[in-house]
Amino acid sequence: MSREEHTVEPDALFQRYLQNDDIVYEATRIFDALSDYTRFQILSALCVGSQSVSELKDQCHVTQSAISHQLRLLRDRGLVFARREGQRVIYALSDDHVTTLIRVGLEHAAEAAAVEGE
Amino acid sequence: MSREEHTVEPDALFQRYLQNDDIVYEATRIFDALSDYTRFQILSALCVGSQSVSELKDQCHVTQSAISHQLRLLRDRGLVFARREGQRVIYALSDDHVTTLIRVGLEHAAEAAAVEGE
DNA sequence: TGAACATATGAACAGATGCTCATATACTAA
DNA sequence: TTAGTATATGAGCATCTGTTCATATGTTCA
Repeated sequence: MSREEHTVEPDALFQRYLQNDDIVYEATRIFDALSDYTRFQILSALCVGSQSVSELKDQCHVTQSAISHQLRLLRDRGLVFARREGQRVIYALSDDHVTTLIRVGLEHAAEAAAVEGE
Repeated sequence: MSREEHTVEPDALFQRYLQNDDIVYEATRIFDALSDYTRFQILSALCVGSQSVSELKDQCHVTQSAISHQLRLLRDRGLVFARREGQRVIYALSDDHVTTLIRVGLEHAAEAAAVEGE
């Protein structure tokens, strides 16, 4: 058991975040990023590893333009970043909270689906 | 924002969920529920405990009508449920994944805000 | 250079969304 | 019953969003 004296109670931190409008707004932004089917697929694919635009396009079954537009949005929100490799542009996650969120979201969804099917 | 890649070990369950369109769609629905400022505030408030509509209205600083419309949406998606208590209707979370998601979302937002302010 | 490939972007449009306003419903107390 | 309080809901509207289409930019190789 930790004996650190300068840590904050997790719940106290939680409460403090909720009172900060900017933080709450920022939180809604990451959920918004995950709320679209195409973007969710992009981010999920990137959980496994970096991918080029065309690889993402193939996995998400949408046009190259649609993928690029969504990647721009995700880049603007700081959730992914890109590096060029020859003709290709490789995207990667820049925030590992995304992975946790996707995991919890899928667990929720799987349970919801299981209850539905009973 | 960090430029390191955040990848995850291939996880069988995780991968299997991602291949199920219904599960992926359902996951985007819960993120969508959390993507709106008013709904996020409602769900955050309910993390602490059940609340009546008027209590929620006071905390979220929106009209009674707006709260009711959003509660309906959250009810329809199975994220909250209601019980009547006299004149009041008390709402509560029906899924504790929501609490985890809000917590991780806030942590992400707090870090993003911290980096921003550097 | 020029052709081929890969990615980005602006404009425009259809559909979705969240709010307000007015009103309906539900419950309580007199 | 009637008035008062609490909540729900339908319609309408302004705004936002995700896509498509056309085109621009960037890179490689002959």
